[in-house]
Amino acid sequence: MKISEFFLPTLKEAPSEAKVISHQLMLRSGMIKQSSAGIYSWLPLGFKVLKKIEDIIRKEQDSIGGQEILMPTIQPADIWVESGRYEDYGQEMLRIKDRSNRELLYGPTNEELITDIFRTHLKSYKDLPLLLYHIQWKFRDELRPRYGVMRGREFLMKDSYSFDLDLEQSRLTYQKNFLSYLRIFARLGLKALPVKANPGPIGGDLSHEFVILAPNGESDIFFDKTLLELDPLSKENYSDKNIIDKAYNKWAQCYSVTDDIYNEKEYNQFVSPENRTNSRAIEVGHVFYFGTKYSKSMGANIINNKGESVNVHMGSYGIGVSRLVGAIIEYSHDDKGIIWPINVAPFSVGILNLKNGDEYCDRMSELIYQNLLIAGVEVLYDDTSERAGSKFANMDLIGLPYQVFIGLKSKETGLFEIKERSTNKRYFLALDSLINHLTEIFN
RNA sequence: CGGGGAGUAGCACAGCCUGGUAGUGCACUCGCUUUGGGAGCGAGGGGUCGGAGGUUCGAAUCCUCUCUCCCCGACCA
Repeated sequence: MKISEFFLPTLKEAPSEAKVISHQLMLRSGMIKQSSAGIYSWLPLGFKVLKKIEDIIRKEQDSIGGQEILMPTIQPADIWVESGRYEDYGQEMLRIKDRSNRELLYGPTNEELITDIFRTHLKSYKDLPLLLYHIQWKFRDELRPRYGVMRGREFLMKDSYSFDLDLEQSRLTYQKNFLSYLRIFARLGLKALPVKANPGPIGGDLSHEFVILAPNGESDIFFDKTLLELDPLSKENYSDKNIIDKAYNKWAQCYSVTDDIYNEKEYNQFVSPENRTNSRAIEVGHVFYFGTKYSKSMGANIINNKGESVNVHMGSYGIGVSRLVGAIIEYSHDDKGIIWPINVAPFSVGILNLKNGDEYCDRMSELIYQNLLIAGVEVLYDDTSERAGSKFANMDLIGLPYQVFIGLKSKETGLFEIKERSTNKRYFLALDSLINHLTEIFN
C-alpha cells in the first residue's frame, strides 16, 4: 500500500478526550474514530490490527478442535427470561423493541443462544465433546466507558463454549483451552499471566483470568515471579491427557490472584519472599467452567451411555479482541508512538522515500516496494512529498516493525538503511540482501 | 448514579469576567525557498461559537432549559 492512496488520518496532537496513552496513540495514528461514548469506528489501520488478532485466535482455537460459528448481535428476550438472566442483568443490557413490540436485546454475551443451539441439535453423548466459538460484537451499557477501546460499550469478543458429558471431561477441555490461551497471547507478542479469578458458586478452581502487565491496568495482581519464566509455547504434544494435566498444573499451581481475592496470609504461605511481586494488569481473557447452570435452566440434556438424560456440562472462554488492541499498545509503545509486535503489526515494513522527486530515490523506493510485495511482505510505502522529518515521525507513530530509508545517502553508497522499530537498531544493506533479509524475517 | 470539568474550523486552544462585524497554532490549497528527525516566507479556503428559548438596539459573551463529551468513585472482557 502506498501512503498517498491509503486512508491514514494521523494527527500531530492527540484529541483532549483521550487520557491514556493507548487511546491517544490510536487516535493519533488514525486507527479509530469515536462515534459516541465507548463506541468506535475502526479505520483501515486499526481494522487491520483487529483482523490480525482475530486470525491468530482463530488458528489457535481451530487447532484444539474449536469450530467457528457466528451468532447474532440481536437476541430475543425470551431465552434470557428462560435462563433467569433477563431480570438479573440490569441496566448494562441494552433492551430494544421491534416494530411489533417484541422484546429484543443487543447481546452482552451468548450463553443463552449457544445453549439453545445445543439443545436443538445435540442429543447423544456421542456428539461430545464439542467446542464452538465465535468472534462477534457485543454491547454492555457500562456506567462509565473509558480508556478508549479497552473499556468500550461496544466491543469485539471471541467467546467459546464447551460441552462435555461430565466434570472430568470438562476439566480436560478447560485445561486445553487454558493452554491454548497461553499460546494465543504469546503469539500476539504479549506476556500474559493466568490469574485465579473469583470462582463464584459453581466453578471451583476452574476459573482464570488472563492479564497482561501494564501500568494503566485496572486491577492489581499478586503473583509468584516464576510465572514469568514459564514457556507458553512449549512444544509438548497436547493430545495426551496426562501431558495436558502436567502442563496445565505447571502454570495453575503458581500463585497469582487479583486484588479482590488477595489474601496476605495465603500469599506469604505459598510464595517465598524473593518471588513475591505485584503489578497493575489489564484483563484480556477469561476462562471458566460453569457446569450445568444454563443446561439445567434451559433443558440442554444429553443421553449418556446408560440411556439416562443428563444436563450437559459447559464452560466458556472469552478474549476481548478489541480491548487487546489497546492493551497491546499499553504494553508496547515509547514516547514516539506504537511499537507493534510482529504478528499483529498492520504492515510489516514501512518504506520511506526521503527524497520524493529525485529520480534515483523514486526508482529505488518503487523497486524495493514491488520486490517486497512480490515476496509476500506486507509493506506500506511512504511515497508522499512530505519532508523527511515528518515521515520519520509518522512512521514511528504507527509503529511498523521495520523501516527502510531511501535517500541521497543511498544514492552515494548503494546501501539502504533499515531501522528496527522496537530496538532502534540500524544497519545498511544493498538491494538484494535487503529484500532477502526482510523476506526471511516475515516468512 | 453521586461529585467535578468541558463543548468556538479536521486537531489543540484563546476570546466570555467587563455584550459591539470570530481569532491563533497545527492541518488543508497555491507560489517561492528549503529537504536524513514533525521547515520558512507570502497568499488563500474553511466556523449558523453543541442545541432551544429568553434579556438586549445588538449575544460566542448575560439568564433559563436541554444534549453531548471527559475526569474521580461504585461496576465490568
